[in-house]
Amino acid sequence: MTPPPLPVTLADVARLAGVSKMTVSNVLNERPGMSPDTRRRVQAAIEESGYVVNTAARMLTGRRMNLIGVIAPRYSVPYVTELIQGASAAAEAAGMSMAVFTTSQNAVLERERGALLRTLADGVLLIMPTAGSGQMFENVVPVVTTGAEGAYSVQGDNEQGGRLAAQHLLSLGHRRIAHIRGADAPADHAGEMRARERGFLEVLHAAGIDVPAAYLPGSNSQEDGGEQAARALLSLPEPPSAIFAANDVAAFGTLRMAAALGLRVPHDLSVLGFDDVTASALTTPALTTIRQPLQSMGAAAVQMLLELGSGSVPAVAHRIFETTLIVRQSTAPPSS
Amino acid sequence: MTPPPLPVTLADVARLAGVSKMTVSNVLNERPGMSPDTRRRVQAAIEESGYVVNTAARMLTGRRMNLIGVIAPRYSVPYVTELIQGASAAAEAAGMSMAVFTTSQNAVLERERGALLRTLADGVLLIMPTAGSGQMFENVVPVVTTGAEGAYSVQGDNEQGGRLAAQHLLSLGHRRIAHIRGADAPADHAGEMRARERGFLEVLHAAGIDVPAAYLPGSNSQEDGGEQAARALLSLPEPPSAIFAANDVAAFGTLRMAAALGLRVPHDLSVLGFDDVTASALTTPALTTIRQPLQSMGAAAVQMLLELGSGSVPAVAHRIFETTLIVRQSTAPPSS
DNA sequence: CTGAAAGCGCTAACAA
DNA sequence: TTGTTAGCGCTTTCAG
Repeated sequence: MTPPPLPVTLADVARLAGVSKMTVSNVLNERPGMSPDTRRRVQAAIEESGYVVNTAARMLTGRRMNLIGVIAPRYSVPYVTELIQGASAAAEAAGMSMAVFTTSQNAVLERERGALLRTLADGVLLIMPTAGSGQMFENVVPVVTTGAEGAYSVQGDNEQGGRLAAQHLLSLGHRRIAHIRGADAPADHAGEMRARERGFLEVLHAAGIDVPAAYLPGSNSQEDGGEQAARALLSLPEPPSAIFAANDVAAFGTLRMAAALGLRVPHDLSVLGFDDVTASALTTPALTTIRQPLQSMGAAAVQMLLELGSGSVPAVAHRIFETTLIVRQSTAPPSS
Repeated sequence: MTPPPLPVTLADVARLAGVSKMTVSNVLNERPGMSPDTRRRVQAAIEESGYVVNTAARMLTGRRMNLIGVIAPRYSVPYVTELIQGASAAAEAAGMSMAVFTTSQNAVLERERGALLRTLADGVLLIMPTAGSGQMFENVVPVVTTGAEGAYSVQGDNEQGGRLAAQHLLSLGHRRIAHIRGADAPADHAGEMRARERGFLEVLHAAGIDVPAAYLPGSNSQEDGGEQAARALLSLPEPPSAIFAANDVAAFGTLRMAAALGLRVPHDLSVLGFDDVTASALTTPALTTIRQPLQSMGAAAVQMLLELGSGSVPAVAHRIFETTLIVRQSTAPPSS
């Protein structure tokens, strides 16, 4: 009644079935060419003994585990969650498992985890990696990153997204337009933040709109960062009529602050985000935002890994994804 | 300049350092009693060769990987994300890595993944497991579940939470109170949903409040489920003045529907959620909700696993966590 | 303090 | 169609 207390090995099963270990192995691996009778007998012995393969032993012979390894900074960031979902779906569709690890501050853990994936995984996806973190996998297992780091990557077209944002606000008639900039820390993927800003300002400048420095506060990419930046903007002598936040989370903070100050969005203030994470559809008013196809990006990353794993070279090493404007309820023509 | 193309083994390092394999192994495992000189020499050889342990070989000797394995249904559910965050923090604090797998529909993948964790992990956390999914780990590696399944678990006190919900709405003066029930599918942890409902109705009945069947629509626990249930409720001849949703996601849907119908929350309608996921603080108005300490629950689960792993028996096999009322802006006394 | 031998459980390669 | 022989890379004895 109780499960076997001691590990059952392949040899045990072989003995039980009265065959050799190899025969059992062949059954386990569904190899062809074997009498149906033997197969049945072995299968019965497996059931009866409650045998489960020892993954370590199997790995030792060089096999990989049908596994995509993912290393991400933390789970709390919606951006990360969406990417992972897309990757997960693609892995599953390809018949592979996916294991997600979060970056730890502990160097020993980092190495252990890396050593594990190095031998275990068929491919490793690095989400928002810090420089050099893919090193230990090189030449051992394929690696794809998000953002600009590394030999193979998937990324959103941030500059184009910034342009879209500016165009949308301009077309609504806004002229006093502010931008809450993303944080400068590399861990907050500063490069992508700068690209968004670049595209945004480029279009505004081309339209002859001047953006004073006071209209470009920074945020730590957290909700409270967005709140504080919004507070600063909205207490200016001449506050903006529209705010483009560098990401949705900062936009959430902006919505909160606007409400706290008694401003009605979008009537008194337009708010525009970036990313289109799931929560963006939940806010009231629902957030107008520049969508990065995060799920598709995660899926594409996995597909690149599979390609690399099968020995072929992906057509493009860096896949850039177009962004699109998602109009919801947080933007409107200026009322004043 | 390029990393070693072929796997460097312990033997290679030993040769390079002019010592035996065992000596290298001792250095790697930081075992005491060894001349500092030898240690240094070995360490240099490790660096130089770019050696990384082969995890498979190490595992084969029976060692575990300082790893907590987590199996969860999908990443999209905020409830899951929060639990994972708490678990992750606790694992990290204990010097362990954490790997998260999502449940797949594919039986082969399931087994492979289970086989992996069986030999790899020092403990396995099952989030919202389906019956029997912990079976293959039994007697091999400790298992803790969320919800009622299994020998060891962490869970929120759902019934008490339901009572809190009722008490809050009653104390505000509501009498026409509806409840959007959680789905009946086991995968939606129906048991916990029923407990919430039970506690809720118990208090209302004790207060002499009758809840007509029309005030108890079901929802599929997704946002649109919440929307539809709310629409039904709000188009009743005598609509409720307050709605208690079985979880925050359904409450989000309710907020959306209320806005769509031109109702102002909380002035025209009070909305109360359950869980207190991160997004609940983001909605406008911010959601009043019954908080389950999901992060603490995740952390506690990991601590139980570590205890079980160290051979001791946890004082309580099933840890129940109190819920608390978090008052934000979506509830107020009825206006009519 | 360091080394040599044996074996963990499995599979690849070859025999029978 | 099935069995035999090696050996994957590491660690655990036990000697030196």
